[in-house]
Amino acid sequence: MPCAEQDKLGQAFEDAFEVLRQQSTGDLPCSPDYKNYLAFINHCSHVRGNSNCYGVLPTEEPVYNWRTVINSAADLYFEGNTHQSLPNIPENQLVQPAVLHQKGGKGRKKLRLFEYLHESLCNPEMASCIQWVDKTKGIFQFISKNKEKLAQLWGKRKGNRKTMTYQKMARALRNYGRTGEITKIRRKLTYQFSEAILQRLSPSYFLEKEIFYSPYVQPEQGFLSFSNWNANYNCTYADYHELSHPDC
DNA sequence: GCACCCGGGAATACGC
DNA sequence: GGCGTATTCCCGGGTG
Repeated sequence: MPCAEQDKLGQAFEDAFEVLRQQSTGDLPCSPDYKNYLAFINHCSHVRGNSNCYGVLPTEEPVYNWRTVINSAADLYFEGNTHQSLPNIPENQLVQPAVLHQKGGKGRKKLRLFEYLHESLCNPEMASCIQWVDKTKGIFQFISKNKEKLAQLWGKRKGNRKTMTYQKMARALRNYGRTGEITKIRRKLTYQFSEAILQRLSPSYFLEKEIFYSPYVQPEQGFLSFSNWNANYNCTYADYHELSHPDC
């Protein structure tokens, strides 16, 4: 990675460090995935340090939002000519950071179903609902017993009027078949991400094929998505807990 | 026959 | 208003 780009990303991580420091001192509320970020930043220590070249984090949201921090890092990294340093990947397959995806830079990119599924696959709390069959090929499978729970969480996350069911979620998945983003495998409850989607959801894409591991992710489960791994863990954990322990 | 899963058409909702 | 995407409803088929 060229020095200037490292510096930009490094500054974003320094800012993330500052948030971590404030969370640890109680100046900011602490999120449950705190350790995830800590592990990530520790792992990426090679990009820290040089603060001569300063980028300014977007401040449309308070910085204590982790999504903002990480998205900001991605935004900074993708500013300028950084595409030139990326592998020969077609333009339409390039990762588009959420903020850069917005018209006029307002709001946040709407979460899509395949992103949610990938996020769930990277969340060990959801292992009872959905699991990798062959992670390298992007093949995953819903767990029959708890697939409805996953669907409910998805519906809740989207704020649907009615309760989401597996049947309706599967209908949405079949629509992905037309675009090739997700295809159905001739196996019960089993689907496969396309290569392009896997690349888009892979953090190694950001860090030149460097993979980071989370303490919450089992080794065989693989890495978390750089853009999604922080996506509303609070919400997912809370909703999962609520569905799993309705009496609590 | 039944439960479960799969596939798809069509209408509708929603955000950009 | 158009478009992309997701939701909702519905029906029929396959399989164990």
